[in-house]
Amino acid sequence: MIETLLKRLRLRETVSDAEASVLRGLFSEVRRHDAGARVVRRGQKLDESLLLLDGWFARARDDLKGNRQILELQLPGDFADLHSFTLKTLDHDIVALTQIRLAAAPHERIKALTETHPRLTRMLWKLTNIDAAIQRTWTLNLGRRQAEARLAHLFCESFVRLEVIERTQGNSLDFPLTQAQIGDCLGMTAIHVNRVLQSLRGRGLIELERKRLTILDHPGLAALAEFDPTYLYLRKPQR
Amino acid sequence: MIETLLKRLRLRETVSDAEASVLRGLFSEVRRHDAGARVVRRGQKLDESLLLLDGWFARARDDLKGNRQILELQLPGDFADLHSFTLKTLDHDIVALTQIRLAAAPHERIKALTETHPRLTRMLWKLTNIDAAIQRTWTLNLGRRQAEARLAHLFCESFVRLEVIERTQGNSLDFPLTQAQIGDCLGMTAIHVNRVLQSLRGRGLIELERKRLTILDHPGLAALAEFDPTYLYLRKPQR
DNA sequence: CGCGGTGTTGAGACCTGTCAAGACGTGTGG
DNA sequence: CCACACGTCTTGACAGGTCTCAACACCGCG
Repeated sequence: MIETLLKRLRLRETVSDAEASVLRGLFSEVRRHDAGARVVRRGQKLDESLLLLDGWFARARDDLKGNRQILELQLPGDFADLHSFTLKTLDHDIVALTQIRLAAAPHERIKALTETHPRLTRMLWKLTNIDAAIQRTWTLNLGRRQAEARLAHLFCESFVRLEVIERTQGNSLDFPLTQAQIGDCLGMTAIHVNRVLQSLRGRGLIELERKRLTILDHPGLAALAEFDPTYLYLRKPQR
Repeated sequence: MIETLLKRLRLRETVSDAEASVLRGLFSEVRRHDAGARVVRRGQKLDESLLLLDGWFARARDDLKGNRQILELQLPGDFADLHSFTLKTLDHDIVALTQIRLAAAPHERIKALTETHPRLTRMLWKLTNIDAAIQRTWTLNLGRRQAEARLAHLFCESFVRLEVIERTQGNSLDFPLTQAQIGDCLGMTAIHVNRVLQSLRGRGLIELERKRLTILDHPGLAALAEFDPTYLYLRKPQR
């Protein structure tokens, strides 16, 4: 059940079988939600954290005019609101972009883990810090790149994050967002997303149809996006 | 020395004298840097984390054309790169925007703390999560607001964050950024910052001269920015 | 006193948003 | 099985926000 999480942790450091079973013991329950479900609401008091098993989550905030900004995407194996363990209340919503399956870890159990397993605690802490690194990169993306590069960057990031959990097939992947949702990620209108998509297609960089994304020219797309995956911290720290 | 950090922690939860002295024991050394110093370099291997005592830091990344994006500002009492404790290497630079004074906490000591003081560990973890919440808000700011609101939001955030550490004087505060640096924060050119500043001044919302910012109309500025400070987590979690 | 960084202003170009309309696809109900 | 409705994708024309380039004023500092 938590194999995807373990896969991600083991990219970076060893996790003994004993530790793995402690982690397994965190989770009480598996749930499903439909696409569009608002699984966590901004401001709601929380007593558990959610591990995404299948599907895509978005962290999102809506402004007063109803415009949505998607702050970060969560993919299978992501501990979607581990930060609620320390914060207890979130400043954003968590929304299911597709049908999803998740496992819930009561904060009580995470707290017990922090009392007895400092190494695992540091590993969980690190997960939230990597999350923040992704968030910083989104800030950079919105602040300094224009539409084509922003979109290219989103595609590069999605590919690499799915690749490490073995959810890519060759150069292609399931990319379930509508153009409107892509716009919500990148701070632009769906109409402009459409035009920029045409442009990336026209340059022969990607194909995207029926929610299936194929990256035709990886180096070209990465160059356009100035994509550098070190912020994903996918390698063991070198000594 | 770490009184500002304690002040911030004590907004949210109690810190016993014994715990305070454990925290004090984290720090080995106080250092100074001049404005403009790049204190931490992206990719550099780190074995200590820096607590900012006085002055302003920026987390920043430069793109290939040399444009800088400031990802987040760090103010006195901020543990500027506590996330390097788990990450060991950062994805961004840390730059001194003013003369600064900082205290360094060797990672060895933080690690020792995590082995023996789970409650303090959770408090430090929480600090990094609040940091991430600020980062999310910057992402929202860049993605969904236009120039006037972005700038107003930056001013509101700076005021509130300085207020809790008692570095505001009435409605005004020292705001040491140049217009170019403000632009680096907000993803816009210095020229446009200038024009938008004129506009905020013209509406009677703020004054800014000689690095001194005065907020003339708090509600007006907050309304323009759609500023909601809950993301700063400045209150004790209610039960 | 002169210099470099900072702030200010104007004109034109470019990127992106807005509004409007229509095409396509899929699921639902008759 | 078809008709329809709805969400999504696509395209065009125009407006608005922000950038670029250029020039100049101001200020603190050596």
